[in-house]
Amino acid sequence: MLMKTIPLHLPAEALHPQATACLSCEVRGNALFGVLDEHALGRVHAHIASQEALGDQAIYTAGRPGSAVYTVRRGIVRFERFTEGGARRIVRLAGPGDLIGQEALLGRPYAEEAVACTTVHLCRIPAALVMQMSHLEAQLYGALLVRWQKALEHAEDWVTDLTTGLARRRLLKLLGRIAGFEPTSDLIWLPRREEIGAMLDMSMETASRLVSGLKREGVLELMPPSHARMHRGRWRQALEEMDTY
Amino acid sequence: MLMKTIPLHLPAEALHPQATACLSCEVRGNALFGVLDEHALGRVHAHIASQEALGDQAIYTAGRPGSAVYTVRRGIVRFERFTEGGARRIVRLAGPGDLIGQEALLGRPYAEEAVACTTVHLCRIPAALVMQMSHLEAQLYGALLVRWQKALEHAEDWVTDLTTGLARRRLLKLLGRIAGFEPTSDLIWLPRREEIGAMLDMSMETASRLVSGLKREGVLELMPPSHARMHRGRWRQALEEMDTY
DNA sequence: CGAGCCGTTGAGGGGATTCAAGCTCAGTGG
DNA sequence: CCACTGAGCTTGAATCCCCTCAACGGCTCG
Repeated sequence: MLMKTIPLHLPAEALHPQATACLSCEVRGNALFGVLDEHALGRVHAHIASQEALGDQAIYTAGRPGSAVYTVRRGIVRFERFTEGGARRIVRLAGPGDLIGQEALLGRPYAEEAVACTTVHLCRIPAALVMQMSHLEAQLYGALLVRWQKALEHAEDWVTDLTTGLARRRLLKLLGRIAGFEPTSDLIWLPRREEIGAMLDMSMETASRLVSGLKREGVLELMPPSHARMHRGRWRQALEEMDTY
Repeated sequence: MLMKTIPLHLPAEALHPQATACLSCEVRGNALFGVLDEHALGRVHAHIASQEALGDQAIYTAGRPGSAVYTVRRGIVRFERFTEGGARRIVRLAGPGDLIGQEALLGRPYAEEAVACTTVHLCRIPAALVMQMSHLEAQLYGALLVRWQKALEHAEDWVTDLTTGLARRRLLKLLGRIAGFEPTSDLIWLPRREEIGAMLDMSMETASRLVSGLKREGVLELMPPSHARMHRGRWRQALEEMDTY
């Protein structure tokens, strides 16, 4: 494969369009290719496509042979699976800086469906590119392992936090997790009631009742569609009250 | 580091003690070092310690800086976490062929506590050994990635199967999973009721009622302590009855 | 304006929890 | 030998959390 190396100190106008995007990336520090130096980065950005997905749009679907991994730059992505009874279950969320679809690097089909929750900005990275880089850059392999372990710990955190105890506690935990994706603002993405149900294994009516309750208590201020303002102080207090019992 | 290379075609008596163990390993085909050829294997086995853990004995504890990963050769291992309320939650099981404690390869402390459920046979593999081998054997890196992805999928399967729906369905799913560790026999490990509770987020009384129910229906025949004979046909039938509703 | 989706709220029922008592069984010591 | 003990398990009764079924309101869109 032949590609032109572009010195990164040239003025922005002279850069490959994607190079500009990579340099100003919101998550460059903790993205997969963040471990690469500028020289190495110069060789890859032409192959990385910036792409966008609107809410409820699938990024990839379960079972499809994967040819790329994605870095989430902005927004929230959910992973969906189905029980044998046909019930939808959301098993994990991913946010800015997370790497999704790693199965593709092993030549495996995607294990679940990845769907955008909010508008999502992604970098599509061809699996072949990563695998060929890996032979050259030992650091990249290390970064991959770190990301895989992070995904694993997220999955286990999900079990401890979001499937344990009373419905109200699980909802509060979920809100904390979503708010963590938006640390600077208190305007958060609020899933549809049916989605909350799929994440926390409760009916959408229960989700609705609990959300309404939090609204009455001043923890949430609903801002339809799919958004809310969260009072972090009251949120923390509500959670502590649950955990003491 | 200096070590003697031992030709693997020598009679067993002349081999390094651990070499004999490695060659006759029950899970060599799908263990981490299974990707290595005999020559490479000859260089490592002296550093791998075979070890054994009895039921309820910790293999490693959460937060401890990890210096080794382990391959499970025999038995079942559980991973334990605690919710902020202090409730114990078992978040995953590992069985023969599984690699546990991968965090150690990243220089991270263990993320949770690993405890033997049954008597467990392990290979303790120093993290430093894997990391130094990795530079030499590209295949080993690939095998590592596969294992990490497998652990991730296990964790997500756990959410879809074991935290969804009625308590009876979750218990049946758990039994299927445990029976999967012992494909050739119908004598399975049956956790204590309190442990079942920690895996499926139910009280130990509920677990007891359900187990008793399955006993009455002839799905299980209890063989204390901590064992049972499972009638796989009736198990499958019971599960299908749940999933149709 | 009617259709359809999402969300809310109520009523009734059922599954799971909690509290509690009694059981089995291995181990201990009189 | 047998009472005593304690851990694990079982079972019952009352309570409660959550589900299901249902009706209704707000909103967008054809």
